[in-house]
Amino acid sequence: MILKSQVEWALHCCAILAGLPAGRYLSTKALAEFHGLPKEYLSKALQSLSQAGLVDTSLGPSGGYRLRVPASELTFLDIVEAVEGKGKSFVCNNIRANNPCRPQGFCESHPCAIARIMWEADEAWRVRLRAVRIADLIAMLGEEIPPDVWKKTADWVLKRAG
Amino acid sequence: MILKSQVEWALHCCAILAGLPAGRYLSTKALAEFHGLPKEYLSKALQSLSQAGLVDTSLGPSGGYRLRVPASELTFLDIVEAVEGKGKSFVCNNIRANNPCRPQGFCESHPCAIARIMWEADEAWRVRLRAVRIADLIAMLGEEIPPDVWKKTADWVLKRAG
DNA sequence: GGGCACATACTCGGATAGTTCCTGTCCGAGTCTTCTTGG
DNA sequence: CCAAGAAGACTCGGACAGGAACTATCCGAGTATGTGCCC
Repeated sequence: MILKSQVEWALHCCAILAGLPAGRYLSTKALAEFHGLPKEYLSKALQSLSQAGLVDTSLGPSGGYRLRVPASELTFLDIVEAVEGKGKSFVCNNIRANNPCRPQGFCESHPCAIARIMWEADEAWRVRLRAVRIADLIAMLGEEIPPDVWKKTADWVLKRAG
Repeated sequence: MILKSQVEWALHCCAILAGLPAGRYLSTKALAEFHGLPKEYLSKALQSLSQAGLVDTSLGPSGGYRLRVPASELTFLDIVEAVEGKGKSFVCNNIRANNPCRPQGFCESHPCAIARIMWEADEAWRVRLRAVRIADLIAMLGEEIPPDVWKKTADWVLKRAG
């Protein structure tokens, strides 16, 4: 069980997009260069965000992506689910139904006890990710990153933003 | 991000093994027949449990597997990690280091903020799985399963146990 | 000088190969059981 | 009747193919920009 690298890329890209002035867009090319990633493949992650309705897109020169959901409302879970899907990490195939001792059609009403436990853990994971918003991440980064580096980065992005 | 079906199989098998009298073994063949699973592939999951030190093995006729760790101490996390590995679900490739505005060798001391958040959610998932023991599962099943079915199942297992 | 039409270049989006990991299968080394044989 | 020995059958463990999913790449449809021309 391992999350695909697209999740990491999507989170970093959203952090960058959050620092964009209102109404401006940033292209896949700029985001790829900034993070040192393959442009063509990174676009897949951004497409996932677009299909999930988390970002807006614009075509043509000076086009690209921008956040559609405000950073103060956009949660980590939104981004993770946009890339990984909303499915649970544990799928129950109900193999208990093969128990040769069970009467036919038994144990079909409520789910398997093992699945319930696994799903509770899965939900705990989601609750934790739902509690963190991109705005919180920006605040954390603001405390960690020296002001000059922060400023230079903002300028770099602004120069590339259309 | 989806757990492999081996996790489900391993959990169900441990539940069955927990009902085994002390000193008795249950073979892969019996476990596979009980759950309606391919014997050869199920053995891989049991091998993982064996390599993790969770079960004991015995060869020859009337051989098989039995729990090595008491059901009251064996947690869901032990079993999940035995099959899936102990690695975190989120791997950080530190792509922030490619930021063209950062000075060389910067941000190498403590991990990326995004990774820290993802790892906290991962830890919440593990905490939840660590809190549930196989003995708890047996107690839950005891409340759900009718006594006659429970008895028949126990007899079936006992008849197959070596 | 201002407005309009056009060519241009850049964007996203989906369709297309390559590689890794999970799934499924097979066979061999080792051991416990059981049967046979001898005392 | 009991004990010892050997044959047999069953077990786990690791080595070997097949398929799905992730990774990586390419090209086309569409649009905003910038330029040149006309008024």
